Amino acid sequence: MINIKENEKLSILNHSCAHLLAQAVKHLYPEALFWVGPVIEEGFYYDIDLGGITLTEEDLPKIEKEMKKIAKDGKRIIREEISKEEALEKFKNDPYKIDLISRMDEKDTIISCYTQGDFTDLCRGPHVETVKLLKNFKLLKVSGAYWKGDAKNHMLQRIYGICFETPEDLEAHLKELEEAKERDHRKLGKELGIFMTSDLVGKGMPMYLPNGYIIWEELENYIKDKEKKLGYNHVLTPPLGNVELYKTSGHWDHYQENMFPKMEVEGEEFVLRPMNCPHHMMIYGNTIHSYRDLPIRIGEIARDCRFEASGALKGIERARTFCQNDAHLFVTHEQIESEFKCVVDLILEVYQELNIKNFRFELSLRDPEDKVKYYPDDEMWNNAEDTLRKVLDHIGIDYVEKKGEAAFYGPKLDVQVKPAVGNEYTLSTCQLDFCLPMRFNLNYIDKDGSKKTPVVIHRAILGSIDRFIAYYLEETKGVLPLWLSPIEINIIPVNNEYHLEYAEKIFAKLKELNIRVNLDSREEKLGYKMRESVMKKIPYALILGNKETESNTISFRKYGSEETITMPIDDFINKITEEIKNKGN
RNA sequence: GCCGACUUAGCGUAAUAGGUAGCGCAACUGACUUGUAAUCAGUAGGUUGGGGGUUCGAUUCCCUCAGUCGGCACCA
Repeated sequence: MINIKENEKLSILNHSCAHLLAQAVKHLYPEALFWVGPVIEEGFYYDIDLGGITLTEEDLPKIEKEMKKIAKDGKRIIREEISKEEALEKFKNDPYKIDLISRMDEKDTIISCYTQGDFTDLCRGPHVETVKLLKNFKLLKVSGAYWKGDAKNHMLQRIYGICFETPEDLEAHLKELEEAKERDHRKLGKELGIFMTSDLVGKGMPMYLPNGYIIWEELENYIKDKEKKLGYNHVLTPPLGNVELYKTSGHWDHYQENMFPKMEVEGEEFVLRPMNCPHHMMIYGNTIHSYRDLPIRIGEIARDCRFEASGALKGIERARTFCQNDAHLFVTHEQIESEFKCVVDLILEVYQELNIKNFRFELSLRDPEDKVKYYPDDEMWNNAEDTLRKVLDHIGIDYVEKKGEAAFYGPKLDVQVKPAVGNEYTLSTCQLDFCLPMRFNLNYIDKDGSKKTPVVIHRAILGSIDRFIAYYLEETKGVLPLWLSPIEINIIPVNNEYHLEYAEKIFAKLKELNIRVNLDSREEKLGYKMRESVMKKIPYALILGNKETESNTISFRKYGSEETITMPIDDFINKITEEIKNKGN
């Protein structure tokens, strides 16, 4: 999908289109006041105050029509530079523009405005020369948006649109948007029987169906095997904890609004756990550790419950219950770099094996101004952040730094990916923490016999298993690699009367090897069964008829291929065993 | 949570300017005995998301609750 923001020409075109949108809205709603209209990856938007009027999608064609009319008139777009005083005078009746002007840097003595016909807007520019160039645009959606992005403020109305140089580009983009909807994990999840939800169970609480649980189990085993080889020890801890636990960790202060409300039992207060760090801290603290024991790596596929805002819920990508592929590494200061590197290496290894290519690293740092969210110890933070930078530069991966995105206890490296529909999110994470070990008074005995506080690395490779399944379904369009396919092989006898016996023999043989195999012995035509096999996206269809029965072979058709290949069953077993082992690579 | 839209059978959908709902797929029954994306015929399946109101009459209009979707905000 094209990124408008990264293309200078399209960027200017889209920003000019935002002005055109504003002009059209002003024509149709003379009371309209305008906030900002920036270019974004997917085009542009404009935030508008329409007083009491709220727009719906049905209003968009009307606005588009007005935009086309203005564009056809072909007015030139003229830049004008004025002083701050002049600007304040010019926009004196517009509180939004006054707000923008008065917040401008003192050094910004010159303020630019752009005028097209009867419409003038405050703007840095640049713009295209004439509105005539704005032909191939489409208004995409309308929604509410908080003024200045702050939920404490009132809401403005945001109209989204996108503009291209040619009608072909626009059409191609709209087609891409339609196709993206087809691979939305919520749609695929329903079609392929992966998960369901029920109003009676509760929103945001997905339930995995047999097909979904097969994927789940395979992923869980896959990552746990890797972790075991890297010296992780897996544990099992309860899905709830005493409120005191979270007061000790600091999570209670930061996140209690996003936890399920506490429940009181026999004078004790509990919450459903929103994360697993405190439990793992307690496990570490359960025994005395020598410096020789470190690093200690505690892993768990752990179920968490977070009271996510209802509007944030999205299939299994963001739910109120989910399972983390979590681990906490307790290390000495000297071990930070090698352990952190080991985690990043594991992430890269998994992504390569699973053929995940579209991701980027983000280094999430604290906002030094924010003394409320972040543990107030500048030396600790600087130390942690510098360490991470050093490790990342040493590993040599590209990343962008994000201020104010760190966890309250430490900076983190996040792996960001984009879903079929919606905003980018974090898949994997690796976090450095000097804070929780202190809060829990954790220690180890160092060489000199003194007690030292360990450092903790929090990390999740598959992130939440739920979210990972969502992501992987969308990446693969539901065509999962063999090892993750709920049904790996579908056996279709050509004629039950003559071929079922042979088919059952092959079925039993594959079953014996723990291959997920289905025998379609319904009294239906081959074409009918083949169609269903393809629609269920089953990787292999085995066709068994006279030819195969007589020569003691099998014929298969691989998903996505028109070709049918015949070979002895043992050769086929070798082939798919290899494919399963290689994760489809 | 906020702004807006939506909710019709297991799934996908049609319809009513207010007169109690059609279709396709799936399911079931029977016939067909099949070589690579749908064999034919028949049967059954709906308090039109829940509740309330207006009305002689509501699936349609109004209110309310729930859920879903598009954004915003949030995301340890």
